[in-house]
Amino acid sequence: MPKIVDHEQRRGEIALALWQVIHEQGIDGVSFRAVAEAAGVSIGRVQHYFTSKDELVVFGCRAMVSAAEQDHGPDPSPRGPARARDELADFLCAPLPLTEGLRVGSSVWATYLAKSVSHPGVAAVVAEAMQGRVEVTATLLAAARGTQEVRGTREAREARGDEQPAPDVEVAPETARVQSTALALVSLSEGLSSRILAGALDADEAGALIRDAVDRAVHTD
Amino acid sequence: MPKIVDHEQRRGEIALALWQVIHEQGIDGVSFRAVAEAAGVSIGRVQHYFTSKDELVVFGCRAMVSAAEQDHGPDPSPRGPARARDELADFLCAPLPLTEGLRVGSSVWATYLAKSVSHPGVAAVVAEAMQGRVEVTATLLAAARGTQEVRGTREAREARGDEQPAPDVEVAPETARVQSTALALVSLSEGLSSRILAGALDADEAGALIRDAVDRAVHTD
DNA sequence: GGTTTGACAGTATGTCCATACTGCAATGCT
DNA sequence: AGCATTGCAGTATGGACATACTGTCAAACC
Repeated sequence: MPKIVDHEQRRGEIALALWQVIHEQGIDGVSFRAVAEAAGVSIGRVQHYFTSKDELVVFGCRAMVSAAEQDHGPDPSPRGPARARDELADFLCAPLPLTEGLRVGSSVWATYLAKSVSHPGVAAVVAEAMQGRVEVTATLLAAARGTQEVRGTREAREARGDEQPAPDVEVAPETARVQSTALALVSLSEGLSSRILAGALDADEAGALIRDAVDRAVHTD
Repeated sequence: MPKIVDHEQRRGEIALALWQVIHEQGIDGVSFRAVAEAAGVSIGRVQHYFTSKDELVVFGCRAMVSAAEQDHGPDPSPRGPARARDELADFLCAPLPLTEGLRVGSSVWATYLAKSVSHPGVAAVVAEAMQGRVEVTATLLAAARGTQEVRGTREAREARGDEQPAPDVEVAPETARVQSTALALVSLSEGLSSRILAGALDADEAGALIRDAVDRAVHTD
């Protein structure tokens, strides 16, 4: 048997270089050559782990979602409403390009978002990640309001094998409102992100706005 | 003298084709060949009007901002607060990818936003357009609240040659709040846009959310 | 009506790229 | 020890691309 290397680790290293290239040169600057150079490895190695450019790009997208979930994923431990409110604010502020590292992540994410329009594979990953973000936000928001845990979406229930409500039965109005408010909060956070990215907004100001919106969302019934 | 053609019109036609290509194939699918094909003209013609690919892309960005301002620019006619509120809602809903045409615009804009990270020229155009959007929103919001017209940002005052307030003197708290609220509204609108684009949100739902947020923003003092 | 001049089309060229393929070294199993 | 297998560097190839350049035509002005 040959040399044993951690396949996933290698792929992860290359993905890191891919993000660097996307950040610095845009998606149209991505090539095996550029990625290999950024990673400090040979083109052959990149090729060894990704048989095509497309595979590399899609892997990078998935890896980005995983990394984000790892960094600030849903915290399952139930805590008091005040604590939940802080967590909610942190969760919404997390993707803001505050530091240079987060700026890279944010810009790469923006690139994937744009790419998703013309690339169904990327679109699927992006859409799922977005829906996940709303759900986490809704859960945190419900906790911050001190109400019962909000019911998940149909997909989440399916994943848990729960039984489905009849198609015509709407979710409770309160649950629907929590979902809407959560959606508005994440959208606000993402909209602010892009403004910071473009240099049209200061990061601190965005943080203040988010905390403001969170407070209002928690206290509005 | 030779055949006289409307230079700007030709460039506009080519920009239209550029947007189509960006929408369908992404920024990395843009080439003289692809754009010429989409426009139904020869490569030579595209080349005649744009000496480099970069020039074409930047022109396309500027043209997109102009087109958007043309379509739903600031309406200078002062009207009643109720009317202003409707206009505000319309203005914020305008960039949502509701129809296929708007979807193209929205996806191209997302592409330019991503590109702006690695392309200073594009970044300048994008940032300016974003600030303009906040100002229009703030003006409409102030009108909807029935208060006096809000003061513009420093940049706008500079452009008009107004004198600057001393650096330490803050703008009136009320004005600052209007600006903040306006910023939150446009950010929400843009965040929702990207969600629709990624297929993670229904367009109607976004519209309802925006109108909701506008109502709350107008009635909150 | 001739000549100038701009609007193109078409072609040439050098670069870059994705992908395929070759070769070799390291490694663990037997 | 030897062999099979994998990791990976390097090279070859064929195509696409940006850009430069040349040629052609038609219009406008004198």
